[in-house]
Amino acid sequence: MNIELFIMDEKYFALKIEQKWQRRWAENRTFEADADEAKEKFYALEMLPYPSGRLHMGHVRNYSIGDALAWYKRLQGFNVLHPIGWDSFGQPAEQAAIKKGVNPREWTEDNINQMRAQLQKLGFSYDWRREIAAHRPEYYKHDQWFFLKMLERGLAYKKMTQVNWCPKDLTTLSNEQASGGVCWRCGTAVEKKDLAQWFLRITAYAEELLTAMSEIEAGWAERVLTMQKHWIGKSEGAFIEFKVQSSKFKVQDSESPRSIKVFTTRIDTTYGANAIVVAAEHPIIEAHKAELSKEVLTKIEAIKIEKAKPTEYGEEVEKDGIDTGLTAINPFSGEELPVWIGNYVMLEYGSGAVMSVPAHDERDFEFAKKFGLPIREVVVRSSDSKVQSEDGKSPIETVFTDYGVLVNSGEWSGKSSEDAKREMADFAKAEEFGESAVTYRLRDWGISRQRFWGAPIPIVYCEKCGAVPEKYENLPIELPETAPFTGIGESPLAKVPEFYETTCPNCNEPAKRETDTMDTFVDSSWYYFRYTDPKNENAPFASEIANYWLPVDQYIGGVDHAVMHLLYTRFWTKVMRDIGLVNFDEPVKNLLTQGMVVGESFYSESKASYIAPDEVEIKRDAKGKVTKAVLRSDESPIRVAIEKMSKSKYNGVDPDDMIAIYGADAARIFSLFAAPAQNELVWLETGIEGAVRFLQRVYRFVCKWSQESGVRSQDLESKIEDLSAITSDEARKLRRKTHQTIKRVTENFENYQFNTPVAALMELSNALGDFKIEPETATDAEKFAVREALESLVLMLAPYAPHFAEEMWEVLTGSEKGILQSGAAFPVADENLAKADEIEIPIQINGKLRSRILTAPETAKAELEALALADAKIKEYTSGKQIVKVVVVPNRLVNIVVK
RNA sequence: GCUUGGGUGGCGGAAUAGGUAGACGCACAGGACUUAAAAUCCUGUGUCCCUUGUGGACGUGCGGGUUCGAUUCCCGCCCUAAGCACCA
Repeated sequence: MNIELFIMDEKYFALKIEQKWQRRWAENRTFEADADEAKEKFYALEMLPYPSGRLHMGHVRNYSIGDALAWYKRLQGFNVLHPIGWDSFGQPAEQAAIKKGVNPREWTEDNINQMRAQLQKLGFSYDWRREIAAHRPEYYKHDQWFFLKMLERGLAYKKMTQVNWCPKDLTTLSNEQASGGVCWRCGTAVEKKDLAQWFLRITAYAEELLTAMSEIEAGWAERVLTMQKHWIGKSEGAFIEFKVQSSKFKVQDSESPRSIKVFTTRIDTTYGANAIVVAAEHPIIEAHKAELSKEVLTKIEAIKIEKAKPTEYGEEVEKDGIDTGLTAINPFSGEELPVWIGNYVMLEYGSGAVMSVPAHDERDFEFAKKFGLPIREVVVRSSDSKVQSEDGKSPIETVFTDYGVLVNSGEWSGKSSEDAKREMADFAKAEEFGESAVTYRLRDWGISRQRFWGAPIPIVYCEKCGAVPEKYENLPIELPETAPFTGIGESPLAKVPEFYETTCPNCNEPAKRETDTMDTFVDSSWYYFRYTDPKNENAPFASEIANYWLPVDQYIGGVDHAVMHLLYTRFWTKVMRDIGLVNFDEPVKNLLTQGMVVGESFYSESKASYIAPDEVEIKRDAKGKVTKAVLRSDESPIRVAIEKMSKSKYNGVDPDDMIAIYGADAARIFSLFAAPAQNELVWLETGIEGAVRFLQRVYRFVCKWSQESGVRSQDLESKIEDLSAITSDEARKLRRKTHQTIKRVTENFENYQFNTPVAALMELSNALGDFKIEPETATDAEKFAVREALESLVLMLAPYAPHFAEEMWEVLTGSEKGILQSGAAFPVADENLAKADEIEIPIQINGKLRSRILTAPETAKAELEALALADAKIKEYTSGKQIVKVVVVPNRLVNIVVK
């Protein structure tokens, strides 16, 4: 191809270039990748979007990071899998159906079409053949398959329980989705509701979810693992059984009395127990209901009602409870203790019962104070082993929760807490009234949703056979076209007889289907496995293909999924491993949690509302420092804040607008350059303008040098007899900068730093600007240096501004096929060329910078010292002083210590 | 309260196996070009001081410490963000 035929525009027109390359990429199938054992793979994955209708800047940022990495790895020669899909089941579709009467399926498909077009306009390098959508039967068929597999393995079960209920979204929530006591989607405080629902036994993997963290801790953000650790909440302690007696029977009675099992992490404080406190829902209450007074029963009901109510975040609930009249025997001391109901004891954790040791536990202390229960100290700090209360009964004022030395504890007195814990647990085990135990905070994952827009749970209820799993060959159990959407929180499918009326897979008698659907987090637990084999009809995916591509090499997404999606998908992977589908434990090797995209908002106190940016005037002083902001119309003050983007605050930015005004490439560069990926990103219009300026500068350099000398650098190189004979200082300087830049950019990419390479590339472009030779007068050596700089710059820009890079590459090389298919690779730094031939060595006196000298790199220590001491300025400082010591760090500095 | 991050110019941020603090960008100021504006290009920009210099002092949240040398390591605080929160 002849360069002269290619007419380059005078100016950089982003849209034109972007459309051209998006078309060529599609035609050339540039980003399609297939499993190939001969090639080293790289799986770059970004969290799939919910098809809400519009992309937001958070998506742009997320996918720009992933795309940069995918491009970089392709240029490094990796076989790169970079797919995208749609998390298309979920509430907004159903909400649209309720409010606007639209069909959720149509609404979803329309949104997908719109958003796919937006992604394509941004030019992300996805393998579109692999696109998946959770709401399509060919996908959710396998959700159902997994459910049946889990049922077979005892990992799925149904039970009646108190579930988290969001009164606004009218749906149940898993514990993870109700974390912090609020709905993950809308932030409403959650209530409790009695409901029968299906659970997945994630607790079976609690221990492994903790231990396997060692496999990924190098590549995951520490805080995510910390949050998961905290969520799983492993706690080591012991169970102790307290035999229960009442006025009607005693422990000695022949008929064996019931007992209460208590979980404690401090078995060493057992002698300090003043009561057993159980949750209001504890089975012992039901068992002894007949013996309880009316007052007690009333209190229990009151506590249950209080518990079901939503609590404000951070709200302290006052301790409440009542003495049941039952008593229990402390198996260590033989002491008879009252059994209380306490509102602070949770049925779901441990065994739903605690022994109250007020002297050594804050909550028990508070409870004892309120109800005047005795407080007895049984552990003291080893230094002052004196017992504060002689009779062991007078109330003490402070709670001592640390380990110490036991007192008032029978034969265990005098032992350390550590020894006592171990020995008392052993004793309990030997005497068969207790044993060491581990409990977890993690609960099973409730997946039943009383919703239409989700995967139906493949269960049939038969009067004769009970809950019967659907047969595999009947999958998928398809959703009907539509259902009556009332929005009152009942399963819409329960009103569609064509759906629920069926026959029992077991006995063929008429039966009813389960009408709840699955939590959408089921879909997202394994979607990126499906990408590897997206058309497979018989299985979720073929193992050998998944085992080639997975685990994911780099996963990128928001930190908000730290204990939801990211915990579920780790669980799912372990189940898939146990089923024999995959051969690894952890699905994601490296996780990058990107920060939020935020915008500047303007709030007017006088108008008590947010103001659009164009109505605001920013006042600055001579140094550019913002002094204040005022409303243009009446000069009234405006409060400026950086907040999450939202329409009501007028601080949102629409990706389409950005593309239309500045181009996709500029938007992508800015989103990567403005802040490290983990940080919050403040979207500033002036910042993206800077990105455009940068691209325009590079465009002009390419334009200037390509028209005068349209020859490939390789051809030029062959003309230069001996590269070392390049005598031009300018050429040598530029080549040095080029190779230094390549080195820096490569190192930064390998460390997953995306902002600093842009700075390096800008420096290289500035070096080109400083290059004083014009194309007309340049020697071959100088032309070569420029060509090398431009080609390197363009290739290194490809991860950030792929359309732009492709266009420049075509101008420079004449290749119409595009960078990847022309076989271009990421440039490799030549260490020798990157080396400076003269470096500046700072000279310090007593650690303070006083002078600098220029010297050849690798100058010997002794010579550096001599040069430093000979320096005129240094002489001034050292004259009349005693030189105590001279520290010389070759290539770095010289420090002279004087007295 | 507990856990984990983070505090560097007017702003976003560079730089840590301890070695010239402030790269790059934004903003701002001055200049060139222009009838003018935009665009572009050039120059300057941490704070303070003076005798205006290849000048000095100070400076990476605060107070100590280690070191020839600390943004980086250690100890103790302060502030801030996120997560969890009666978990026995």
